[in-house]
Amino acid sequence: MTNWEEDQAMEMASNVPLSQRAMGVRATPYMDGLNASQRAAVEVMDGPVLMLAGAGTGKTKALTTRIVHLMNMNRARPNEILAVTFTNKAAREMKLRVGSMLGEMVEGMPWLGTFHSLCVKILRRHAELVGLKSNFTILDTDDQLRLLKQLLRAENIDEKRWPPRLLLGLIDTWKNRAWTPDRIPAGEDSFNGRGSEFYAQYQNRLKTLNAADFGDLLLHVVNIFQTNEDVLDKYQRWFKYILVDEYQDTNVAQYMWLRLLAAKHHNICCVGDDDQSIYGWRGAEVGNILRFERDFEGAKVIRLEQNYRSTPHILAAASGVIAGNKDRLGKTLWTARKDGEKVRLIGHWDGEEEARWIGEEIESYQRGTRGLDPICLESMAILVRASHQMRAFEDRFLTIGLPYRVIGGPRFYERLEIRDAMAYFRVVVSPDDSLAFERIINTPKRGIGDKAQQTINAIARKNGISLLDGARIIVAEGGLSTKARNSLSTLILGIDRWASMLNGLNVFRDDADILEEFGDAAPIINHVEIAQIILEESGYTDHWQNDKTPEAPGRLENLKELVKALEGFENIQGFLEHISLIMENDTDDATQKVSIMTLHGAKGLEFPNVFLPGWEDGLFPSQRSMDESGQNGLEEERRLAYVGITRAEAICTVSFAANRRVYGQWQSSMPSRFIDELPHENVDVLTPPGLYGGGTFASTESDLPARAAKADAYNSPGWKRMQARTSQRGLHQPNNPKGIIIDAKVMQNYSITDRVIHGKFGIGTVIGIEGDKLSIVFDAGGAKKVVASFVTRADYVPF
DNA sequence: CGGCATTTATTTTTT
DNA sequence: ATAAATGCCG
Repeated sequence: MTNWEEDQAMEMASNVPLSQRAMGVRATPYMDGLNASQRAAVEVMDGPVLMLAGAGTGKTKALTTRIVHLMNMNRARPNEILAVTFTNKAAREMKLRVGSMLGEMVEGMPWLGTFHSLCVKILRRHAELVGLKSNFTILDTDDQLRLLKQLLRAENIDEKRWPPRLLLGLIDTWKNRAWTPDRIPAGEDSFNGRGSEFYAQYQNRLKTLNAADFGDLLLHVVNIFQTNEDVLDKYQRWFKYILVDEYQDTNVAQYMWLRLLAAKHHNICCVGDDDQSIYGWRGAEVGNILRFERDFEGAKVIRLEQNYRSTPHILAAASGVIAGNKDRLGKTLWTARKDGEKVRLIGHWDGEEEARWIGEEIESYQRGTRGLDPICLESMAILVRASHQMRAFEDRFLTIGLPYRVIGGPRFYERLEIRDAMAYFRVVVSPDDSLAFERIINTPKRGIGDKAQQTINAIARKNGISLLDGARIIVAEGGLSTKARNSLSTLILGIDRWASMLNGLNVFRDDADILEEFGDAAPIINHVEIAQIILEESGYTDHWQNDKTPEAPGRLENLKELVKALEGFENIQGFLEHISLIMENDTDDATQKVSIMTLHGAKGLEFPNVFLPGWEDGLFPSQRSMDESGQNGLEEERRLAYVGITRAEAICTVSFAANRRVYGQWQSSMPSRFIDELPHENVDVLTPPGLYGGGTFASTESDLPARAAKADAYNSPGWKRMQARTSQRGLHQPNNPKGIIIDAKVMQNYSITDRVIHGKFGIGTVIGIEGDKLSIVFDAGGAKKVVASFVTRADYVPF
């Protein structure tokens, strides 16, 4: 036992009853609520452990209990445990849960955080080893892109043919794989074969700017560990136990980081679920979790398979879908729950009807019809594949006045006005931050256009100084037009003034009344007030006040919030430091709302009642995913389906639409192949609205002719083809398949009353045929004669 | 330089 | 459809 261990043991001992101390037993009340596997995952403390935790099996509980157990058994002090998550939210949650389990005994764990925040912490201490100063700036995507644009422009690259975005994506991918510019494998270089060359240039620029991007945070630390044995050794010794959440989402760089740190003690516990790996497109390697047993010798694999979240039907449906994937570690989720509703499946004519129907369903669940207890809006969620699908729901919910909340979307700190404001703060705090200066130099417009900016840039580059200093020289030498020079001068003076305020140089309120009242004793301004002053004096607040666009008031509101957020920090520097890593946006208000989010955004969440719309081939699984990544892409989409279904606790409704407007064009599609993979014994196929003249259907006049024309669904060609298709392929025959009547194949001939889609006019009904021309009455209004090749058959026949 | 017209792309998202 | 980005003209 080392000294501190003895200390710890003594400390602990005083809190433990004598009888237990005598028996050498420590109280472990926190284990009481755990099942056998969870308990095993907590108790196996030595050596590598892989906790394979299926959806809803209580992995966070096991993980947090493990941390508590390690401390309670004196295996490590709080600051000797390295616990890594992917999101700040997850980190916060874990901190909270560990904290509440321990009571106030132990103060927070300093090494519980995201990969990135932990790396920043380490990197600040050893920055010089990779040529940075410890106060390096962390660049966001916007800065990165601006940097690359500059770089490409200097090389006279045609940005049309070689978009900077593409290069950024490439560099990002390479960093995820821990490839430094000199180690890009031959044949992997792209971007006209010059990608690695620009990558190297980009890294050089970052070094001069004393900046690091997100990928660098990890890569630099890995680099430091690999080349400085003493540093690595120190951390290896320090972190007695390592815990990793969402291990299936780790990329190569993160994997290397973990391996290096765990190499001494091998006490690494990774928690994850290969079936929930949905971030392959941003560098996550499912292989990491699949290889775990080989990577970490003597690893114990513990499966958490009892699901506490969903009903048997939902679980079976999810398992049925995911079974289609190869290369799984394999788990059999089970639940002690009984009964429950089957997964509900329904098809719709188009996306709008789908949104309308879901809106009505939500309202009726909320009222508590169908003999069910009312379900609150907060308990319901709509999970979509791509964010553009959200609009249909927002539109619909807005018109019927159903409160909703969009989760995800542009985050607070990514908004234009926030980034602008932050750029001001950055310039004031670190005048050398040329990227920030570039952002604000003409925001708001102050007459310093492209030409003036180029001049400043040239001067700065020539003298090897920052943009701000370059601007100073220009002003001093009387360059530029009078107008531009004057406003540039004003800006520089402003920046200097704000900086001196921040530095506490005895600057008082710029307010005549207060000066008069207090004289020399006027109070020194705090950083929140300075921030306010910066935004006002720079004209940035006015800029939005004068803006008449509808979003201007919201932006002003956001700026207010930003300033308010500053109150929680000691100074602006500290604020900036946190903000670059933490992108939280918890504007939770008390009103009950339905949640709308992407499937990705829903990972880790659960809802009693879940809607999964848009299950159409091409949308979900996404065509692009399949085109770009083939079978792997499809499997990842399938995992996404699995994640979606397993979010549901009690009710899960899958739906699809036969027709949808995609990029302004009508498109008709087949139901998702994942629908065929749902075990039919766990699925209830619902009757589409209007089939039996259903009363709740809010029809408009323009719908009526179409509905009349489609009264006989059972004899329609679409229905017959559907029958043929499903029985041919021997797939699950829905027990009440009235809703699924779809086929993408275009019939050779049209007949009167056929429903068709025209790219420009939308959906209509054929009322006459003359040679190759069709007379069509369009739902949107108007009758037209069009050549048959310009329309597509709308194969879905709902009525 | 700034405002308006035209062009162009358009998954998923954290840090 | 739509937003963002570029291009053109006053």
